[in-house]
Amino acid sequence: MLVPPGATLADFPIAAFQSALLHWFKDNKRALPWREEPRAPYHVWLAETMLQQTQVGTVIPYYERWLQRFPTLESLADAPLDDVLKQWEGLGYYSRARNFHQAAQYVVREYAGDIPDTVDQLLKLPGIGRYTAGAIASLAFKVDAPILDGNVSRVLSRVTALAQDFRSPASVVALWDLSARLVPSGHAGEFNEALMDLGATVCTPKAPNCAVCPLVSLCIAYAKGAPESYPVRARKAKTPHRDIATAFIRDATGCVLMAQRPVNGLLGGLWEFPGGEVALDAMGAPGTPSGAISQYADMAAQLTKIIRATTGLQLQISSDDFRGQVKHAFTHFRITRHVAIVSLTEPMPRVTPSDANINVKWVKPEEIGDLALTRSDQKILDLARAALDHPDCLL
DNA sequence: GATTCGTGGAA
DNA sequence: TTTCCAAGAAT
Repeated sequence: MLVPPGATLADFPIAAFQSALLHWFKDNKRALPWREEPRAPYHVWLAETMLQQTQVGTVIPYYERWLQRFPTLESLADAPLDDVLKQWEGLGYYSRARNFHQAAQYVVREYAGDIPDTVDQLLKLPGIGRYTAGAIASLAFKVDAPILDGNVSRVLSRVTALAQDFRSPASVVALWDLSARLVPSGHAGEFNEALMDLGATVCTPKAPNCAVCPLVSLCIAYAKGAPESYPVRARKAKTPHRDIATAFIRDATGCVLMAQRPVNGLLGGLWEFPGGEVALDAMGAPGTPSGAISQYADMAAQLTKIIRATTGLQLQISSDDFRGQVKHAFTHFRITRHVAIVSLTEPMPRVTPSDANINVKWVKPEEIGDLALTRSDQKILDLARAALDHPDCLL
């Protein structure tokens, strides 16, 4: 068992663990695009960045497309941020793209394009934390560095039957310590990948396949008869909900008004249809019988103000303009976007954003696809297209 | 140290 | 429908 606070891991069977896992890995290694030999440090860095909090199956097409567009670190450093975000569109956690872009420019400038090969130097780069530094150092440069990710945390929590919440500070310290002790000298990269592959394919979150696990004989969670009850995790509060009013505004020529989000916050640097959060009172959300009419009237008034403030446009949005809803879930909250569709009779009236940080512009329909859009804005685009094809259809 | 930061798949 | 969570980092 891991850490009663203050205890040591001196009696943990490290050699047996290493031997069993590496032997298993020889026959069960996943073939993945970023595992082609020899490992290019840029490819390893890219893959590790995309894989943060993101599943392998999701990453693969993005990884391939990225290397078509940015085949070298220099080509990435030279690219405008808008192009970088467009390649990242849909992957989420967009600060990863912004940080990777900045870090590439830093490496080109300060290291002449040679990606540093030590954990300490890697940790100085934006977007690279303890896990990613260890992964790049061990996988690309054969440094004896440990890693700790979701897979490794789960495997080690089970093998040791870690009794406390595995994300607590004490657990994280203990798991990093164990991961470091386990690294076999000279084989860190291979061992780290083996640990992650085991977690991804055998020691899975639900229904682990202990029958084929090479570590089953030394797994304390298995011995206790309840491997799926580890890792222990604290309960999460349920996510709050917000209502967003959004205006899909088309001018006389068919151009659509779009706004760019400030670069540093949520969905930073991406483009969206303008709007903002609205407060719905207790009369019931639109779409429910009791509050439909009054809620949409009130929301129309709020959206009118928001559009006026953010674009300077003097248009009056009415409750009849709301033509549908788009629901979307983030990690820590959910939103419903209430979509008003407005057609103007004049061509591209001048827009004057109140805040200098906000970019607003008219976009030709065929050029919307050139901008990096958020997922929910893509849903809104689909909704608007359907509504405009069938003007009488209330979605 | 607790929050903030996306999205899609699976159960 | 809801919940979990996946090769985490920054603040």
